[in-house]
Formats: sequence, structure tokens, C-alpha cells
Amino acid sequence: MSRPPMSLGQPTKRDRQKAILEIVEAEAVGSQEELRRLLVGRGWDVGQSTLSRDLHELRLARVPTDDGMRYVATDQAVETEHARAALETLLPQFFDRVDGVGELVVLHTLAGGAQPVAAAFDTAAWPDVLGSVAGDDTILIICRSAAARERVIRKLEKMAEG
Amino acid sequence: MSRPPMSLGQPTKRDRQKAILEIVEAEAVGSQEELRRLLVGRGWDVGQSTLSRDLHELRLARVPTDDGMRYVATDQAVETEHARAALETLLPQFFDRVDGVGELVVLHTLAGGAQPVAAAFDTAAWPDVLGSVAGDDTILIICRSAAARERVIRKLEKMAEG
DNA sequence: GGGGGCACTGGAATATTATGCAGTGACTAT
DNA sequence: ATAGTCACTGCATAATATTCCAGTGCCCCC
Repeated sequence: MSRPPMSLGQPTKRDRQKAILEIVEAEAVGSQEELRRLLVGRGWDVGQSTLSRDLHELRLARVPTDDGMRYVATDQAVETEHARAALETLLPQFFDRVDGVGELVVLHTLAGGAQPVAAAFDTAAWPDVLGSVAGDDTILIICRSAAARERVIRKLEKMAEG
Repeated sequence: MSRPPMSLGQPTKRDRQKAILEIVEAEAVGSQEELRRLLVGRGWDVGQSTLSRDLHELRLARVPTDDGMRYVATDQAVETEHARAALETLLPQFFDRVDGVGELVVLHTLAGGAQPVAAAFDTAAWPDVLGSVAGDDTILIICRSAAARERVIRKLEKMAEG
């Protein structure tokens, strides 16, 4: 393995994807192999398969230009990335507790925290999540499955820690 | 040949590309082979190589979604395409001379040409370019590097020829 | 009519991207 | 400790896209 796997405080997949977004915004990247070389130059040792998967998750589109192909961030990708950052700020701030049953997650926040958190959460558009409804201090999250619910709860708890 | 080549009143490449746009807007097309089948269904007998070229000319991007790949005409692609076309019109019209040093390019235009050219230029958003400032007949372009400057100058000269 | 140039195309060769599979470390529950 | 998930990754390969090359028809000029 080129990089240690997920672990708090370590370089994560998410960090790498952030680096990818920065590179792609700054330079005209035309192929995954080229992107790979640029990443290696910045200290990321990563294989092409992983990049294919990263680009997919980041929703980076490959668009044809006069100077050949180029990967560009779709507005949506930028938006969800923004929302993710917002969530990481808001959750530690407002998180109270989380629980769930079946496909449902109930996230309790401090008073008044549900609306802003839910707004960011919706925009973040997690694949496991169908949608959410927010009151004043409670958010109901509807997941795609019970397994999805478990992943969502774990992820929320992790983000809430800061 | 599957179709008659360019000729007045006959089905042209442009017609086919129009059909491609319609299909792609209506359905989630994930590969060129799939698009080819759809076109055949509408009476267009065309090879995959040609589609690759068409998609390139139409600036259709291949974006990853949860349900696999899909070709779309992104707003951004459309926008920069407009800017590119505008630039190709304006440059031959207003170009006077171009020079540069370090990361800077100085583009001289005929009187009053700097503003419209710079507007199109900015929207075109070349990856090599950080930004530009325009006066009445001069545009200062700030590039990412000296190498980028050279590419930019070459490209500008080429476009200016018409 | 006979080039020569041009725009366009398909098939094959090539380049690039997506994915099945297996392996790894972290974590959890038993 | 052991077994079972899970998230993540690279390698090998399948799937897909791009490019090279040769061929065709049209048009213009001699």
C-alpha cells in the first residue's frame, strides 16, 4: 500500500481528492496518467485505478477542448465539496446525539442547529441518503437501506468529533 | 459510405450532430457505442470513430454519475465554447501585435479593441492564464509561468491569423 | 477530362479509462 | 485471540475512446 489507510490525523483519501481538485483547477489535466504524475510530484503515490475511482467520486468530467481532453470540476462537484466542508464545521458545533432504526437516522442537535446542518447535509448529497427533514433541533435522515444507515451514523459520529 | 458527404440539401454532418444533441439531452447515453445504436435507430448509419469526432466537436463531456457514465453538454462547456468562438471572431479583427516577458503577455489591439477581446478572453478561461487587465488598446495577461506565456502567445498568434 | 485540394468517413491500431478480483490494515464483536 | 466487516488499494484485464491511414465524393481550376 502506498499510503496508510484511513486513520485519524493521517493523509486520507479525502485529502488526496482535495489535492486532485486543486490540481485540476490549476492546470489543464488531460489524462489520468498525467494527473498521476502531478500527484506523485506532490508526494502522493497513487495508481491509475484509484484515480479513476477518485475522479468518479468527485464527478470530474472529461471534456474535449481544442487542446485535447481536459478534466473539469462540474458545478455540482464544487458545490458538494463546499457543503462537505460546511458540515465539518457545523457538526462538531451543533451535534448532540444520533440514533437510528431501519432506514432512518435521527440526528439531535443543539437548539437551532438542525436547519443549518440539514442544509449543508442535503447539499453534501451522500450516496447512502435519500433525503432529510429538519425541525429546530432534530433531523430525520432517510437512508437507502439499513446498512446505509449504519454507515451514515458512523460517518456522522466521526465528523462530529471534529 | 453510409451517407452522402457534404452537399447542399442533403443530410449533413451538422444535421447528425444536431441529432446527437437531441438524443443526449433526452436520454442518458453512457458510451459512444450506445449512442451509435440510438442513431442507427433513427436512420443514421454511422461509425464509432465518427462519433468520437462529433462528440469532440460538440464539446460533449463524459461525466461520471451514480448510474455510470453519461454524456452531457455542460453549461460551462457551452459558455467557454461561446467565448472561444467570440475570441476567434474578435482576434483577427482587432489583433495588432503581441509580446511578452516572464509570466506576462502584452497584447496590442487596434484602438478600442482591448475591452471586448479581454472580455471574451477571460470567459474562455485558458488554463495557462491567471487573469488579464485591459485598457483601450492593450491587454496585459498574467500567465502561470514563462512556459505558459509562450504557449499563450503562440495560441494568440494562431487565432489572430483567422 | 484530369489533377489537386478538401471535407468526411470507417476500420484497425493505439491510448486511455473502468472494473473484477484479491490483498491489506483498521475496527468490532464474539 | 479469532473471525467478520469495511474501506481502500494495485494489478491485470475488459471496456471504451482517440487517432492513424486509406478511401470516397465533391468542387475548383487548369
